[in-house]
Amino acid sequence: MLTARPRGTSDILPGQVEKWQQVERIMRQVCREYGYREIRTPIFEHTELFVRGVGETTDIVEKEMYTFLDFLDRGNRSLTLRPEGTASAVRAYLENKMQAWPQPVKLYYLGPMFRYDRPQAGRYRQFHQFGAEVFGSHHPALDAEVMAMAMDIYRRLGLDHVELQINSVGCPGCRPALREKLQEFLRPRLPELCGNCRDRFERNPLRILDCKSESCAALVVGAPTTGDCLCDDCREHFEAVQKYLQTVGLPHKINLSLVRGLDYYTHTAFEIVAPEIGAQSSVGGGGRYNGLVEACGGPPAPGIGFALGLERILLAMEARGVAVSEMPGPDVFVAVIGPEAEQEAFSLVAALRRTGLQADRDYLGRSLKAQMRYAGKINARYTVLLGGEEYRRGVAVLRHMAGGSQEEVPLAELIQRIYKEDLVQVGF
RNA sequence: GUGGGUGUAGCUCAGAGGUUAGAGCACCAGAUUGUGGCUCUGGGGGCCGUGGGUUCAAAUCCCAUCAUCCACCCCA
Repeated sequence: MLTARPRGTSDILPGQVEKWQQVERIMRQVCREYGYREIRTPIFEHTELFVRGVGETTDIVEKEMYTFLDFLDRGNRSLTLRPEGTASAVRAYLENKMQAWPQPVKLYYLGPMFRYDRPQAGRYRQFHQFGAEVFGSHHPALDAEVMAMAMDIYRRLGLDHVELQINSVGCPGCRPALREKLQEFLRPRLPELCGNCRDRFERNPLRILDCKSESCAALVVGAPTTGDCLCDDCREHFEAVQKYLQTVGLPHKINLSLVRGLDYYTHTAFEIVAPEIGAQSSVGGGGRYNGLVEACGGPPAPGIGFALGLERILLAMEARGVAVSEMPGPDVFVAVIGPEAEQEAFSLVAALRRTGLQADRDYLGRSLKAQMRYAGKINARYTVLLGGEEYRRGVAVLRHMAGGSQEEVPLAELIQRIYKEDLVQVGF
């Protein structure tokens, strides 16, 4: 118990964390270019927000939420660890009266989410999402911009192979019609469908369209799809979005069986897929949610957004062999020989750090040989050797580790010398 | 929630009913006393996931449990 982390969580260790930092840096950079600003919301919210915002009948709300029996505030209101970021963004938009800000409001967030799922490749109970949300515009160009931004992030991360799939899931005006038509088509075939699909028939018939079972796939041929039932507005919007995507040269595949599992999506839905990372191959997804702000008790306001899974992105980068720059070793390691120079070595390390160099020394009382071995292992660029004899003469030995050359340098000139050597090495 | 695979050293794994449980890598130390990487030598380290059972004898066979991985489901 004491030495085991909770199931489905992970420790991100030095060596790994640098990759996370690089991914996060690129995400923030792209956001800056597109004019999105960061928002940091609480990691837990009133349970009711997710029930209303994500949808009562979704799997997330029905069986995956971290809502603990005694996780109540003092007014006995139930609290839940956030399973996704959009609901919080909507809540913050309303609570902070962002309708009064210049529209549209473009926000992004980055942080841990929690879902009580069975862990597997690319699926964890605590996982991390980057997400972006835009409030206040219906414009189809915005749909395209949002997708372009997501794809820009993948491209900058070395994942230019990922596939963008898009669809329109319709609006409250036309979606029920599709549902009915589909059920009508499938009803006579119901006994032949797989068990999963028989369950889906009432709950989410659209999902039957992309069942992996071969028999279902055969039965579904000729079924009505989202494309057949869109109202004029939805169709127009969808076509406009595609035109903008072509304008920015963004390849995309129309996937008429693409359905999103969260209730709030309307019109545009999209997903980004990296097939090499296993069964959980969706590295990002999102869409429009024009009814969500109102459903959360606000004035009617359109919105669109997406979320990317950090763990899955890292998996894809790993699978694709994307090189990530490693953390370099310290600039200088100070090896102390004997007790005489001990104080001087300590102040030398401090002085090196004050000039902005990364410096370290031995803290285990090791032999010179062991100190050298350690300096080599941590990949130090220089080692300074300081013994009693050098100390008395006011000098130290400066050793360049990669080249193996070394020379005696007066202590007073040591720092200057290290900076000068740097310039020589980069070719000045 | 359902199904399958796997739990032995810090890591990757061998050991398939019979002495003090092994290898490679990693870690530590040494190879003439103040110099890393290569090589060689030595060393530390294991409740064999946990609990029960079968047996003269269990890392090994059986049951349970937990963890982990993979898949279904669902999603990022």
